[in-house]
Amino acid sequence: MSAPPPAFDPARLKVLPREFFNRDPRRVCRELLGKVLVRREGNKLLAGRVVELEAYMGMGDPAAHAYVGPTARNRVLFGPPGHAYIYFIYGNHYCLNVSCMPEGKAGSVLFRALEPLVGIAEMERARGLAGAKASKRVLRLLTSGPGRLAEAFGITRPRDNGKDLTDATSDLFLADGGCPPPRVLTTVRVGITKAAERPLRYVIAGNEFVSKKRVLEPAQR
DNA sequence: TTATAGATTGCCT
DNA sequence: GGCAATCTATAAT
Repeated sequence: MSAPPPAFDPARLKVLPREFFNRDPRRVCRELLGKVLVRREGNKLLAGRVVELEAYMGMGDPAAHAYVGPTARNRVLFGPPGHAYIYFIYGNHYCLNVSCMPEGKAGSVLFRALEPLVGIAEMERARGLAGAKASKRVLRLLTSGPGRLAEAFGITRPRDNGKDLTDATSDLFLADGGCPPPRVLTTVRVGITKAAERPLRYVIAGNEFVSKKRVLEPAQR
């Protein structure tokens, strides 16, 4: 059984500094778990705790979009750290990454699942689930999966690609919500065919909102 | 210019 | 568990 979610107070959000992202994506993954993704438009607030991430290692990683070098599509990955890289996949879904490493290096982190904290009714509308009877199953349908969380937060490439996620005045940013450091497990990455064996998926141990049921291997370096 | 695979999801059997 | 949906980037012709 999992522990109850820690209390969450939007007034105490502290935006993460750019230096947080100016390092190896694997390190960013470990420390980003438990932090909060925030969408703020006027008085509307959406927030979700980060519970599942994957690291992409830039030009050295055959599974990474940056593997081919800088292009019009992936140029944000080669820019300064802490910015949103959003791509469209399978003709249906947007996926959110945050750029890591110094400008010129293209590591990144893919957001695979969030735990909804604030704005659940709005997320249900965005996901086409308005009016559904409240249940754990419906809650999981909101943000458990990279395409789902993007839709729940209204994240699209035209709207959000290139945004600075360390800017507290932005309508999309990443913050420390005061969650104590969670226990982290690693597994192989999901849904890729190239370099699929590397243990670069990071999840909060035991969290209900992780996107897939799958055997979790012990955390390793 | 045409073909194919893709960091996914949801519906169908 | 299988597979269609539906667009983009890239490879092949």
